[in-house]
Amino acid sequence: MKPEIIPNISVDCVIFGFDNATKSLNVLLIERVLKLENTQNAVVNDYVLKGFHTYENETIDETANRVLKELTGLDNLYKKQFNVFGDPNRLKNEKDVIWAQSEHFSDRTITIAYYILLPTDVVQTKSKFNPQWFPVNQLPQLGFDHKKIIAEAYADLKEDALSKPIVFELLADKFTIKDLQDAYETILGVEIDNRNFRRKLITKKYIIALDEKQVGVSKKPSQLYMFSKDVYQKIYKESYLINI
Amino acid sequence: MKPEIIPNISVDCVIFGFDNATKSLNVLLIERVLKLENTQNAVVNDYVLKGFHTYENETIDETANRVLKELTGLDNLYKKQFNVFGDPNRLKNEKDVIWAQSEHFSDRTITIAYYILLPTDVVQTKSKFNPQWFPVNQLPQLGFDHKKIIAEAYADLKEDALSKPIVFELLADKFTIKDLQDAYETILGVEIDNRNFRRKLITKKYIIALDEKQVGVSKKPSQLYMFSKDVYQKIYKESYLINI
DNA sequence: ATATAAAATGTTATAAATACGTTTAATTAA
DNA sequence: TTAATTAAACGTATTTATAACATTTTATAT
Repeated sequence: MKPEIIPNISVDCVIFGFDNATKSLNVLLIERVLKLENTQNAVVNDYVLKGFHTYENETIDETANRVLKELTGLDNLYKKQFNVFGDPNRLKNEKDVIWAQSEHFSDRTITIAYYILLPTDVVQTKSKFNPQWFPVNQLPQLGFDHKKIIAEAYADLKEDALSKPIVFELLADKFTIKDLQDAYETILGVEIDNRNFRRKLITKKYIIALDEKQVGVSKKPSQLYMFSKDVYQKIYKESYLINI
Repeated sequence: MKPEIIPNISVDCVIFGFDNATKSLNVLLIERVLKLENTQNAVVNDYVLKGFHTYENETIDETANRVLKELTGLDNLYKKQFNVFGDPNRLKNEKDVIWAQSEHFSDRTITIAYYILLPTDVVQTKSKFNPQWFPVNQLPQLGFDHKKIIAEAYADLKEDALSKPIVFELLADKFTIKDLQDAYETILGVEIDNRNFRRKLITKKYIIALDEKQVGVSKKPSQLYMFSKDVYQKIYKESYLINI
């Protein structure tokens, strides 16, 4: 017996992917298209975040995991529940009402929003949902209040990136210091001195040099590193350094 | 016409109050008592956070503001929405089910949890809800999953206190540097060198010395300061200092 | 006038951040 | 084989911040 959905509670996932080749921070969106029965004209045709309503027997985190698995095939992704969107009018514009009716959920749905971090190339974009990557600064027309949700997710990501080791989640397991710096520069929108950045990062005990270098590059290949979450958690002393 | 409540969505408020006289970080709780009709024996008798279900026409923030106004008579309190509690079994123990039935809400309610910061003495504890302060480390028997909610709120407060100017919310408008240090020490559970703390804080431009000293003390009265949110926001340059 | 007690201040050593140019090493072209 | 190319990798001096520690100041009470 299939579990029932809770018609007024959903989860939406802002999936951030970092494309290391183009140095672009992207968001994964799916198309929302609704055509009338007798015509080919789409009454709704835009993009939205992947989301779904919570089932009666699920926690909110489980809903998020289910949605992510469905879209990407992946488990154990880094995710953060960063805000709740519960404005009574958030789904009250015409297209959203039509959509809610066609999908049988309440247009007084509150959504619990997560953001997810991964490297773009781990996602199979040939899934049945036909997801597409868009640079976070060049988004298409978005349905519901998803423009706002993405903006808030990005603001939260910028803030967290400064104090938590989450940028590693956007890179492959093996990365160069340059890759890491590029990721920071793209996310924060700033330039960083490469000498100071390098010195600072390679002295961290949880950033570990591998016995391996880049292959297939036409110039001096660079050293590969990995991030050790274990080491990080061990040496993470709560420093109690007040920094206001 | 009274607005309808949404029976499965609520807000709970962890109200933190700092008692400057006893140097104690407290949580404001209300009693939850349910007596059977024919007897004086209470079937439910414990403490809970103040909360309430969301109305159809409210945002989540408005629900929180309404709940806070109702309990404390106050507006414009510092509040942060820090997590959502949506485990399907979170209200499924016997007492909670009885309570949910008596109050006509769903025992599959998800709650959006906020914490609030204020000095204890701004709250009139003689309100009809008879709220009581308990030290955060000596809480009474708690209903629902409120023990867990408070623990997570406190963890989040500790973290935010290190990087955001929120400790001021726990003090009166005029405070001494000693008051500020005491608040930090209590919240973080650490001792801080007063010479270094004082130097660091009084050099901040948003901590402003007033033309005023403590009165009614039997020893050298100390200088009073205020926190200027305006100045803070003006000089708050996003420093982009990576600190992982 | 003196005692009291908390408020307020100072110095030195170490560590971290910033601002800069130069050297190194692997690949590719001559 | 040698030289040119180009990104990777490294160094130093200056400034700023933190950490560790003891003494002086000042309003009130005696």
